[in-house]
Amino acid sequence: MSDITPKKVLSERAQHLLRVLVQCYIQEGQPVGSRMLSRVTELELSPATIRNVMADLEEMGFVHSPHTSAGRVPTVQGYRLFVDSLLTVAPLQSADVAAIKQQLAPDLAPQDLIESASNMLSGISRMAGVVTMPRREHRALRQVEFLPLSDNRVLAILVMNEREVQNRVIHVGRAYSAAELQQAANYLNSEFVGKDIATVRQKLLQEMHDTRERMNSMMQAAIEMAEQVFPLETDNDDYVLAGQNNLMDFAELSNVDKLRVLFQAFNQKRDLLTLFDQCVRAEGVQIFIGEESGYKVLDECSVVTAPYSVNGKILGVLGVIGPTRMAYERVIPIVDMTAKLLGAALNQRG
Amino acid sequence: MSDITPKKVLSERAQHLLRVLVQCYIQEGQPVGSRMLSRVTELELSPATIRNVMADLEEMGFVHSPHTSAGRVPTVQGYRLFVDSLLTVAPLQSADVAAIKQQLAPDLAPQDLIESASNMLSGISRMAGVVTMPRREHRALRQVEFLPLSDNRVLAILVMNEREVQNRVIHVGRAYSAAELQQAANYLNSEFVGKDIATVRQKLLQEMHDTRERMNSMMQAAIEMAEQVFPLETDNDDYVLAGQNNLMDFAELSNVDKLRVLFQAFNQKRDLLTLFDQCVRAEGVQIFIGEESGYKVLDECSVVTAPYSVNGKILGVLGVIGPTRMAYERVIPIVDMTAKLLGAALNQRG
DNA sequence: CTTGGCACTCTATAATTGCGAGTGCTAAAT
DNA sequence: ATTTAGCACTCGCAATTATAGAGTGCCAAG
Repeated sequence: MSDITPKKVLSERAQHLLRVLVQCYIQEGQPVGSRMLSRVTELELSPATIRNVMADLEEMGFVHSPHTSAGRVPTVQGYRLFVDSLLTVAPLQSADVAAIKQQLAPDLAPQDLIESASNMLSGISRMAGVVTMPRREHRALRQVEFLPLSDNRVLAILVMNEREVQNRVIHVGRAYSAAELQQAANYLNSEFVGKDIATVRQKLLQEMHDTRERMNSMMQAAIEMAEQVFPLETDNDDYVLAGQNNLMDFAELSNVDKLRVLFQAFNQKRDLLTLFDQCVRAEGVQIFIGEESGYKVLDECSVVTAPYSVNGKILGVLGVIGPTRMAYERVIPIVDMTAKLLGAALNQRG
Repeated sequence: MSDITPKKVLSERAQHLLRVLVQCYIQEGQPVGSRMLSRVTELELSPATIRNVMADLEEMGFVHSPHTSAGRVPTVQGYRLFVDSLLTVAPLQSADVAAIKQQLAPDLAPQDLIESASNMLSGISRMAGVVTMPRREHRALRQVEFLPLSDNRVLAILVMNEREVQNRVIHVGRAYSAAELQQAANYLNSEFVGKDIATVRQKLLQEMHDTRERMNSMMQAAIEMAEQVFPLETDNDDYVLAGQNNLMDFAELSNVDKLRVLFQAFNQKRDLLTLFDQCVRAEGVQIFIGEESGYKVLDECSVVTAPYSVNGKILGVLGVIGPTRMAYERVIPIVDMTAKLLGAALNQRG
């Protein structure tokens, strides 16, 4: 009643105790009592004193008692303070760095690199690893190839950048001979190799409008097919998830109903993708604790993400999903390092 | 004591009751008592009479009481008799057939077809769907293409059969120019197009031995690269799993520990693959009930499989995994039909 | 400001009870 | 010879109660 505004600033001691409490809780998974805290911390304080501090912390919203006679558990706000200012990030085990580096061998195909990265994340953190598929904005056309199939269908093969090969079956208006297709491919190759895919498409449409009448059959063929081949600009919004099974080992998720909704969200992909997309802009490691993510399915989870990039261009995001009670100091460097190494591996082209 | 061998043959009535019991249990998931059975079945029998029959069935090992005062539950042997001779297979909903057909559009890439099939299986059956990757024994070489990369690396593109494209980065002894690579590809294409991959590899090795000295540099290049490109004969033992989450909805598996081991087995893949491999030889639908599969993780599951084939050649196996208590009469035609339609979709090539 | 003491609260675990469902057996009925 | 009604019995499940233990808040003394 006397002072209306409670002190906003945490004493040194309160911070220290909060840190120890969070660490304790992360390790044990059970509410931390005052006695435990007085034993663990180096400050020689009696449980009673600690109880007073805990009462303050609770009033300020950093910890919470599940019930009268349980210890304290960090709230989201408590975790937040912890990761923002109380955390001492553990340096990554050099063995782990070596393992990641080895798994991300630079001459794997991009797809394989993504999968490896996801596996590494989940393997080392023992939680779920996620890597979004890299954005492919700047794909330089390297080569086009057409092969005739039956029934007016053509197999188109596109090589982009280095190592990236895509192929698709397209339907065309009439049957083309192998020679015709060869010509068409030659035309496209000579005109557009080295150009960005988006540019290619744009130029082709332009060309169609400009020269519709004067087109020879070869060019007609080329354009008919190119039109079908190049629209694959659709942002392939997708990610590779690994180790979702690891999440079954955590007591706070060991309940089929919670698991079900969580796993279904993983399958749905939509929510997770929008969450990860938000991290594209962030500079480094970003952390969503519990409800902070904004998705109820992740209420009891935390997500640690980092964007990965090549030559300064951010291509995607990767991260780890686990229970709120995760070893942030261990996970943060794992995510950070994996992002860097994945970027490096993707870069080694040419 | 009087007759040492109990009657081995089930009376008509006993069979009928067993059938109804299994159907009841599959629907309700709870032990079926004599009263329920007397109400459900059309035979006008009192519970007491039915109890006598149940005692017989139990003695013969077809049903089992979880405890003194519960109803009866089918044993594996009971399910076996049920699926072997008591079952009346429900014809597939024509809507479902249409849905499958539509999803398995014949000009999807094989990989996409496999994934679609797995999704259909899990979606329609509301259990987990599995499709093993097709065997690729008879892959006829269609075209080879080489593109130079930096650092003595070459991107090799292989087109096989129709629509199947593979690519890999290979390391070569020295840098080759684009023209050299073109020549090498031309040579391989002219010599080997239409040949089986295994044959190609064999002939190449032969060639190497026979003409080592007389080889010109072009052929040397061709062979150096082909050697690395063609060994990819490794049986790609793998499968596509879909809808494992569906299994969380079944009460008998709603227990995190059981789910964990099951899901881990799905990830491991090894056991499931050997199980599915056994089904390659079977003519049509094959069913493993509970322990019959021989893998303890599947003790509480049944697996319904069918091989899928193109032109009489069996390429792989697909199936559904669910709790022992599954609606076999519904699942069997689903698996059967999907196998047929997948085969058909894979066939439509050329 | 810190601390020991103490009454109090609340959960988790175990023990107790009662209920209901279903059985097996026996003796009567068809 | 089969079917049926009756009845005692068994067992699991759910609700209830008892118990122990952990941890708190508060107060008064250091």
